[in-house]
Amino acid sequence: MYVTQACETDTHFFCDTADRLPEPQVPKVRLPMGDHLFFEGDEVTHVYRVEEGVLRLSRLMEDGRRQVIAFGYPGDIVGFPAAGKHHTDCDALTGAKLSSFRFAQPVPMSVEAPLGRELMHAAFQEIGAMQDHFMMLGRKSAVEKLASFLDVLARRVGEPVGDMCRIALPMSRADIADFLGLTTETVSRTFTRLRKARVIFLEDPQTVIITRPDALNVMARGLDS
Amino acid sequence: MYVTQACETDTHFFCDTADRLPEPQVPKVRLPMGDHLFFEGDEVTHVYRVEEGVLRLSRLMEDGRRQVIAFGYPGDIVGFPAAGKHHTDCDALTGAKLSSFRFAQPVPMSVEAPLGRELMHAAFQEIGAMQDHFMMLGRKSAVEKLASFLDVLARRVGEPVGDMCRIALPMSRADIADFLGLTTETVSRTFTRLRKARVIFLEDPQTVIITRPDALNVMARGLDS
DNA sequence: CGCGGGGTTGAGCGCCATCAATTGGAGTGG
DNA sequence: CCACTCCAATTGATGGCGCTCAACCCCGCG
Repeated sequence: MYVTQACETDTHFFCDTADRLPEPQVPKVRLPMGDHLFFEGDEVTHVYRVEEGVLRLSRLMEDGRRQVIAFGYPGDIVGFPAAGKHHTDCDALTGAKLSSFRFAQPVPMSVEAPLGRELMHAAFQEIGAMQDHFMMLGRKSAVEKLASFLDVLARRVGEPVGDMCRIALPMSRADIADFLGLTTETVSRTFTRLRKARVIFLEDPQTVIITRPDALNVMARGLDS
Repeated sequence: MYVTQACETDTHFFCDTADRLPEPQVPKVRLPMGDHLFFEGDEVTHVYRVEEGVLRLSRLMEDGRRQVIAFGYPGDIVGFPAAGKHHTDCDALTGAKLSSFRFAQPVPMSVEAPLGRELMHAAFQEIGAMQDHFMMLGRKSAVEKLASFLDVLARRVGEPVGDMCRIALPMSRADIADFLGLTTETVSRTFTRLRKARVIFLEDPQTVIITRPDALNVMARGLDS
């Protein structure tokens, strides 16, 4: 097992949507930084909801090339099966706390409301998010990619500071590069370009202040130049 | 309405999986070549299963850049909602026949088995396929992209010819380019490269014979060179 | 202090985009 | 039957964005 420590804790629910699971007893899992939750090819026994921390979902090619599929933030559901198996690796960028939901095998799972409802809803959300990611990977320049990434992150987990916005980046430059289909060098150079364009400010390499959110959004959509 | 002609026809079911809908009456829709099934931003009222023909799902940027998200072949489910709306355009590359399933609004839909089961299963399949597509868009060269595309298509809809394989390409070079994140010129040049490497043979621009499927698969994974 | 790893910056190059010309087939009309 | 148009596909010439290889900085750590 890759989960080093699994413990029941006080149940704790998000209340920002109407479809949260009302179940009184949901097993919680603690996942230390760097540990794997599952690997590509593993049988799917559970799906997880991120409660705290950030996960990384990625795929590897035989020669080592990597693509980060998604970052799992609180509220995200991870571990959807395809043909009963996990299709990505998943590990923790920070210490994380997860709710785990047993998944009846073989696929398809027993679809009991409201678990089925939330799962399906989450799957649809995921598909929508991936469609945005496609446009980013296939059709955007390096600046547009990074601007899009920061724009999405700001809306999702940004901490407002006046009309600016602070974002913590728990992932490395290499992770961002593998998410955007770039190299670490290009990501770094592009951070510098955004900084010199006075759109962002780097408090430190892992903390970005978006000084001009509107300008960032314009760049993300390629409407500048 | 974009569906120019909707008619009830004899019900006709695929039987290749156990989870097909057993419903006796499923409305069928005919979609002539070139017609749109829905647009990005439309409210989702139905999801569709492709019975015959090929659909194109795509997204457009404000400046005209396009990303083809997927091609919908028989057996595929299209029209998953995100926040109640379609997140892609969908139109027909060939004349197509679809089964349509009413989708209760607002989201999340009522999840009645077995419609819920098939839908969720299809959504998971879709997520798995998109994860492959990510690797292709983000991390592969032009040759690897086109080889991957042809490899997947061959397994999915290829017609075996001895130990070779024939594929019909109902989509244009521009469609393939927008699917792979390339230009039409690069797609065309890459077809030529595969042809000169004696991995494929172009019967005509819309018909590919894969003369060495194993070699194509190796190229798709970047294990040549 | 030496070491290692992540981040940044620089120099040069290669793959693919861009712009442009040519080919070929389908459709149309003389 | 041929001339013409139109559009998709192909091929060629050139340039640029991002990759590669490398050096350097910074910081935490043994």
